[in-house]
Amino acid sequence: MNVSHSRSAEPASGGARRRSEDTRSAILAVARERFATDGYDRATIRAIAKDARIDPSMVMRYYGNKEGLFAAAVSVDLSMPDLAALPRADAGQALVTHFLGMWEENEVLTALLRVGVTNSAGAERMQSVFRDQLVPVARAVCPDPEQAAARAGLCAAQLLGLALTRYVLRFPPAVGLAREEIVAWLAPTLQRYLTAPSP
Amino acid sequence: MNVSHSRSAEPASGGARRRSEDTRSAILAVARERFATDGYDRATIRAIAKDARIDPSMVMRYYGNKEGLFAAAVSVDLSMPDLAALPRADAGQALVTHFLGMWEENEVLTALLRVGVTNSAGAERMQSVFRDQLVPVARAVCPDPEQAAARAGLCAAQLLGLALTRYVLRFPPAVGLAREEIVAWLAPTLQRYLTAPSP
DNA sequence: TCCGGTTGCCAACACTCGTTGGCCAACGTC
DNA sequence: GACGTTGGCCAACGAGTGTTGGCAACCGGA
Repeated sequence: MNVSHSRSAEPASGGARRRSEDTRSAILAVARERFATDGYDRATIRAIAKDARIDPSMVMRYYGNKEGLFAAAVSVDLSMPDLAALPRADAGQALVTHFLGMWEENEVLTALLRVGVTNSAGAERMQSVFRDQLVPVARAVCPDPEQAAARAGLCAAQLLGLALTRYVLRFPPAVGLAREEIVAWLAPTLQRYLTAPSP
Repeated sequence: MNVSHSRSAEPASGGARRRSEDTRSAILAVARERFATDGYDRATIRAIAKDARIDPSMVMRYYGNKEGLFAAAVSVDLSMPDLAALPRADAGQALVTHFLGMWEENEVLTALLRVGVTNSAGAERMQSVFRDQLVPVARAVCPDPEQAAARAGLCAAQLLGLALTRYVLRFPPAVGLAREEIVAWLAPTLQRYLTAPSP
């Protein structure tokens, strides 16, 4: 509650930056790791604080409570490419490639998936990412915009399923596939979900 | 440890069945529900015992510890159909249809998925179900048996992704799809993953 | 030099968890 | 009727949780 955000626009470079900014971001970094590997419940405030080499009470002072920490740690920007600017037939391939890059870039998406499965706040956040960032892209490519949500849902199912088996459950066959193989297999699927006439 | 299994072949019908058998199975039933809706950590022994209207210590006496309860509650038999007995071109459709039935039949698969994401024992169990029940079926259909595991992995990604978005995360578009629509969309995908020449 | 805010740690609270051991009542068998 | 077995509850332990308040050290501006 009494977290003070009352600083006016820090100079980004040179100036004597407050130490707290470093610890704040250090907390976020280790929190992301913990949420990604342990899920919400097992990612305890104490464990996160220990990783960040500070006292658990600091986490509370900076982020209010555990929910606040999670909200701050896991904010997803898929930075989706504009599929409408591509040749229509390349949409599927562009989508898989982009997603694979996002998943391997950092652990935020893994954290979100692990938490979303057991924690309702996490699930809602996943849903908002889907609604605000994936569906609009589908709307730009789909033949009938009214079907955009359903088609985006099918794409999400395929992409999240791959992420689940590969990055979370670590099924050996899913882990063993090379990126190009995944793209080659999934691109036609997504292409069909996005642009094929509904069956 | 001192759980006594030392009874000799009960008469299955009519006879005065031990009360304990009823409570044992009642525990399993509510445990499945709890694991399915709450995941491993939040499905506490106390909550399960309360649902079953017994004392938490009874759960311990019957199943040793929480791990043992989970192992007993979540045992999955996919009872896969013999895809080799079907026309080759129907494999994909048969697979989706069968899976949708399994997921909606009871909550065991939901429980397994929710637990597998955050609990390592659950993840290993998922892996063994995949390896022992799905891969063999793929092996019977795939052109090259050496690729069976990889192709089964792709199918698992698609099927688990659908289950994730529809039964766990409850994305509205995934929930809104009718069963026939899902079959129509996914069957060609699985068919390709199973039988198409590798790209 | 002083002084107010910032940064941090420590100790504790209230709670829940899995787990244990003892006690009690009912029951079937001799 | 005595007795061991079985099914069940109660009370407690020890560990771990999120969370809180107080207190010491530091630092920058007056």
